[in-house]
Amino acid sequence: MHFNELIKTIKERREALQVTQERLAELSNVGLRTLKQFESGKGNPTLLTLQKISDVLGMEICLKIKNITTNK
Amino acid sequence: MHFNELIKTIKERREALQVTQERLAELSNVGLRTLKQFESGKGNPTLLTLQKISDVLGMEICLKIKNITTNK
DNA sequence: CGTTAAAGTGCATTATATGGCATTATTTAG
DNA sequence: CTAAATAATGCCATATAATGCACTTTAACG
Repeated sequence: MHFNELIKTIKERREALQVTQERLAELSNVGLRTLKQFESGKGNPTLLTLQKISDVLGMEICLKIKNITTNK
Repeated sequence: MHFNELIKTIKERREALQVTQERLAELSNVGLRTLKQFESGKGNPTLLTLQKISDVLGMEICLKIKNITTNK
């Protein structure tokens, strides 16, 4: 997943759960400013920050082998 | 995946590919010091840094829904 | 043992993420 | 359109990630 996809995933998930940025910031203990920056694609969050956010949204970060034989 | 698992995954992958930290640092354009710090569990890398490293190792970062019904 | 390669660490500097606050823009209701 | 809620931004101080360099540690090998 590229940067933008990650952002999109987080944002969509947040909206699906009907949580505002403000609320998510509180729940995850991430500054509102930081969260906003991230969601608007202007940040380069720390792994810890991303994890805190993902966590609250019921998601987790993982690493997977890229599919080399990218058939399209 | 927790922090330590991520680190472990990266490290194992690197070793499986028989690449030294030094070489990986060059290939990924991440400072050697940064890579070392990360692998020895002392850092809190930036998403970009993690991505650069993962990329060279043929891996990608992804977000997935946590399994709530964690049957054990 | 000494040698060598790879990994880990201390220190200092620079770049940048974090986060608060105020302000502006955008979206959503009424 | 107006008002209220939510999101985006600029400014700015502080914390810390990124990085280089030198040095130490560890592991493998003769």
